[in-house]
Amino acid sequence: MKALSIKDIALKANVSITTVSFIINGKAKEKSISEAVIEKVEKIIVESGYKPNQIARSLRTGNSNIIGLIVEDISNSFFAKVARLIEDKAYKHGYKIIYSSTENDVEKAKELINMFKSRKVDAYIISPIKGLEKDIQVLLNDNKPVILFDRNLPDVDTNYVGSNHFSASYQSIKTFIEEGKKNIALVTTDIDVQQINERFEGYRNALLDHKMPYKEALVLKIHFNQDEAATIKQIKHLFDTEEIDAVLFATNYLAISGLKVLKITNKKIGPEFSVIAYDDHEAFELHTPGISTVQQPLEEIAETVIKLILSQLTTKTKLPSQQVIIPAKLILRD
Amino acid sequence: MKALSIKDIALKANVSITTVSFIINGKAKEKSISEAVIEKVEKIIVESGYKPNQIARSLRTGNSNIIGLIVEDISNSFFAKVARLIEDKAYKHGYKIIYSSTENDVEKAKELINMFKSRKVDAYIISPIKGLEKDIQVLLNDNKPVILFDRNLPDVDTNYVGSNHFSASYQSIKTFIEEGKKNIALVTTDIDVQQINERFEGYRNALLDHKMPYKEALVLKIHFNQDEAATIKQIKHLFDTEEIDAVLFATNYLAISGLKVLKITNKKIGPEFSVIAYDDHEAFELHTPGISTVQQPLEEIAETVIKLILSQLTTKTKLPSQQVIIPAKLILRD
DNA sequence: CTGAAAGCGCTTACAG
DNA sequence: CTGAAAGCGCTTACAG
Repeated sequence: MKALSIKDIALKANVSITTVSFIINGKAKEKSISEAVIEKVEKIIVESGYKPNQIARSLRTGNSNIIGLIVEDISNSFFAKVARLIEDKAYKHGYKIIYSSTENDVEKAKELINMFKSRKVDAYIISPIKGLEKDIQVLLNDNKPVILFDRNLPDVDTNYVGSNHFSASYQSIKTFIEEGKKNIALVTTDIDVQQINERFEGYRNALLDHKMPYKEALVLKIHFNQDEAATIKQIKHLFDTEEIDAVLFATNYLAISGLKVLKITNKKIGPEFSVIAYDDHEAFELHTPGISTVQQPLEEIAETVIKLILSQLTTKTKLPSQQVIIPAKLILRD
Repeated sequence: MKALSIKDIALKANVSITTVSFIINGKAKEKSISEAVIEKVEKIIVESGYKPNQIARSLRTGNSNIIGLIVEDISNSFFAKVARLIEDKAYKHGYKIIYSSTENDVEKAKELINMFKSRKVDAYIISPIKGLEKDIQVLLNDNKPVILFDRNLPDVDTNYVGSNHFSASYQSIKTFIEEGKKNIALVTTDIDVQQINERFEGYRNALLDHKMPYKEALVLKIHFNQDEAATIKQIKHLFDTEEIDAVLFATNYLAISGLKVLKITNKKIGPEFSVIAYDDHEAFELHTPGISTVQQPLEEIAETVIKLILSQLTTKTKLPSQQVIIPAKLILRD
């Protein structure tokens, strides 16, 4: 059973495919098609259940009503939640979202961009990694809207939506210092992306600004994508060998591994040992005691991304790039 | 800067577009194109960075190398994880995945199926809801591979991959009974889908088989999609008004709400009060004490789904429908 | 008020 | 060993 085409509808209605096309695309009045014809054609369309072939439409028009979303890892709850919010909002404006995960692999990320390009997506939302600068520049030269989020790529002049990671991290460390902590550790990842680097700088600067020594031994950089057992081992080693009274975890999955270490070693969080985790997670609120976290306002980030995309999509002229920084909040628990 | 087309390549190479097409599609030898021509054309393709327009290819061939994945909610960690695994495995076989969330809304789900249809996806992976039977039957009549997962639709004869929810739930309750629990509650959702119904039946049957009374007051059906504050209130009410010594939560997000109630009311999990949650979540392992869970083998589910899809995609003839049941495991913690 | 025709970028049956 | 041409299902400039 072959799908109906515009030709079939035209045949049934005894009009040309041009007329059918105008009606489908809401140009009937503009093209002064008679009411009678409009009604007849619309009735046939509804009765037959005809749906235009979007592939053919895309080939002809060069756009697709699809927005490509490229994240680090869709199974990470931060990205999953933002993706879902973006999906909802885009959907309301008639756009669909295609997502894919880069796993911080430059080659895979390039392939994904190429795939999206060859599918003629109308716009790109990308949580980028270093090494993608050229590919993104090509999209921009091609006049495609590109919004970076979560992390910026300083060398590319495009739109960006994200939090102020430096100051959120700085603030966290300042809180520790004000509580009288002396040996504050940082557990972070080794990926060289802006938002991770900023968290590190926030840590270092807060220490130095408060006349505290920066000790390299207290900073643990975990290799991205290694399996969790190895991560747990490294964190355990840090906790075992160094005198520590506070830890900032730079990502939520690292914090989860860290909490597992505490559970295994029976080390308690309390006045002697404080924890702050970056990016909230259900596990943190439930934990006893509750884990303080830096929360990025997901709803606002998603909203801003979509707004920027839509304004670019509806304006023909190239808009100046915008950098929107949405403050993250430090939520202290217990 | 317009994208290159096959015509541009043909022009540069001084051959016909037919020849270029054969080379791109690996049919060069089969069509006995000379080595010299193959080399020349391939060199030009690489140098120019030409990528075939997939839209045009899809229009012509009727397929897209895209698999559509429809889940309840991509921000739910169960679906996010399965989606990511499916994405990885599909990617290795040259297929891309498009996901979307139904939010258990039949209308939205139908629209998504239509969208995928009009994009000519090659196959469908669907976590279905009631009311989609006809739409899915249409896909099957159209000879498209369809794999249902997580929940089955008994009235449609198609492939299905999922866990045995009845027996996992039965087993959980049996464990409670053997521990000597007398008043076992069930907190579940009100959506009428197979896997939720089975969890309920497992609960009820386990009680009856062990000569325990089934009390309606101990079963709380939470409205899907209501906000969490309302859920927490209802669960709190259940715990406050009924004498309960064990609870089975039928989904992980309900369990998380339930654990929040326990935290608020300062009720402890222990010999007097046991909990089992359906579908594992990072929060459960970290919780003090650890929360016992029913775990579905995500990796195996994803693997089986992809295997079924690929076998359907490569065989022209219609294969008999398969129902693959992968046992869930009950993990007791603490 | 409506239609015939070109063209988007491919693939492939057919011809030589 | 290689190419001219039809056709996938649309949209739209042009003509009447």
